[in-house]
Amino acid sequence: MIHGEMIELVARRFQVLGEPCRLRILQALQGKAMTVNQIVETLEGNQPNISKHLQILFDTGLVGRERSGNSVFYSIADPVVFKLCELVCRSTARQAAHVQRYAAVVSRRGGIRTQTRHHRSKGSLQGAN
Amino acid sequence: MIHGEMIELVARRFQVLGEPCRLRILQALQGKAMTVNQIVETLEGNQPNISKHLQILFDTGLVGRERSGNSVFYSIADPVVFKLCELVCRSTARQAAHVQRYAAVVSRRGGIRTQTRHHRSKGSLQGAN
DNA sequence: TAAGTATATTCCTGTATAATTATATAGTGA
DNA sequence: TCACTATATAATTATACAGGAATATACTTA
Repeated sequence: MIHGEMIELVARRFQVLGEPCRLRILQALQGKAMTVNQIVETLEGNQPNISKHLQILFDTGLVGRERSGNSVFYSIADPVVFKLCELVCRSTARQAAHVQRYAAVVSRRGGIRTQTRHHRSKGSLQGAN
Repeated sequence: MIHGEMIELVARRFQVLGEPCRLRILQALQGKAMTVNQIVETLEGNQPNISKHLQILFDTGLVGRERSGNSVFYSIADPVVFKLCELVCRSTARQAAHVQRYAAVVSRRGGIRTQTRHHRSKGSLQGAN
């Protein structure tokens, strides 16, 4: 499937998407370009921090930018991010539902118990299913 | 779109996917369950490290596990990861092509140049497009 | 040119985390 | 029980990186 250096690049992209602040920036940019200041105000962040995240997003090719006079407009460069977020979102919600069901079962029976052949297990594989 | 705590969860998932080693593990598990040892041998990693990554993948709900005698079989819990990888892969390849074309243009004309109204710009926004 | 605004960068600090080594735990079979 | 295998969990170290404060750069207007 993926091989060699490609896997590093893909991992890097995921890593860049793995910051809440950056996800919020991308979300804010959905559908419209914004200046750094507008993003800062929208997210209530501080300017240097937002700028740094924007730089990272730019370097990864997730956003584009264009200077207009004194301001710089950032915009989504690759809408695939929204598809990615949607997929992860759905899958996360699905899993959250499972966890909730599981937690309900566990609490109903008063804790996690698993037996092994010899002794009562207290080990790490608890909750494996 | 996404809001509040959900964005943290989504970011966490991306972050977990943002490690080459973990991506390799997922890739190895594609289509078949494997024991820890099998994964260790396949990836030529060391066992504690692989185990830790597997634990993280498990906690995030990306893989499932089942003990069988002395061994523990891990398997893909949510095939969405492959769709995600494919999307990122395609988009990364697309971007790589762009960068390559861009680099060719730049080198052909002997460097990056952008003019502003007053002076020749030497600033950071070079290469914005 | 100088002053003002918008953005980027640098420096610092704290925290998260990946890799490694050593050790602990869980299970098997004798 | 003991010896053995498979896996998980410390404990350690090194590194990456997010956040914040201060500063630098780029641009505009006068």
